[in-house]
Amino acid sequence: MEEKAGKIAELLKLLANEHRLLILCALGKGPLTVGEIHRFTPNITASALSQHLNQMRTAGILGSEKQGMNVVYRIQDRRVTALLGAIREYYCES
Amino acid sequence: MEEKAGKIAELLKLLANEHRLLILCALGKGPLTVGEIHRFTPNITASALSQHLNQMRTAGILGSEKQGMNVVYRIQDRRVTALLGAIREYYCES
DNA sequence: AAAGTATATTAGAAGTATCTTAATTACTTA
DNA sequence: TAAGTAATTAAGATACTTCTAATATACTTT
Repeated sequence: MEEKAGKIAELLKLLANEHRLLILCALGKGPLTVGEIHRFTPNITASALSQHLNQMRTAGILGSEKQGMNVVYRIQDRRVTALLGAIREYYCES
Repeated sequence: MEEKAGKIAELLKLLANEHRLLILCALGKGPLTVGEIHRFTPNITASALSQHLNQMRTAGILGSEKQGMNVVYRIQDRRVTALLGAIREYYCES
């Protein structure tokens, strides 16, 4: 872990935000359009949502694909899915 | 996860820092004095280290105990230990 | 008691994250 | 082609994080 601490911290920073966590949580069940994702994060504007999505896409943990008028996002990193699972397990069982 | 996203994000913020990750990693093997921890984070001053330790103690994931001239810190939250294990598993196996 | 070592505290500076607002692009439908 | 919907982009404001530097506290040894 020691040599990778910097890289891992960068990754964890992406997860360490309420809204991004909700986005990832929603995408954990399968790909969704931006509009659909927005229903899971009702407290931010479409602009803020877009910026969060872009941040995670740029970091490589999300992938996106245009489908007509919509853009579909999906998780593109198995380790993130696994980590979300661990978080759920340790913090959501009670 | 949805209802707890805010709380979980707060926790993840504590892990999402290179130096705090190194500290937790070191403490994962057992309690250590501040001076001993400092050997694992050679790129920050004693003051910065103290502030990181205080931050995690205040959040409840570390506990501390004075022993003579030294202060011994230890991880006080099993879930953090488990989460660190998961991170190691997914990001450090290669 | 004085000097030395370990740790903590504080204030402020510098860097980073997140949001808001407005404008823009791309696609669809009337 | 004009109007409508979906999503993005950009600039700037605000808030948060982290560090530095100076100072303080507590314990130990001489």
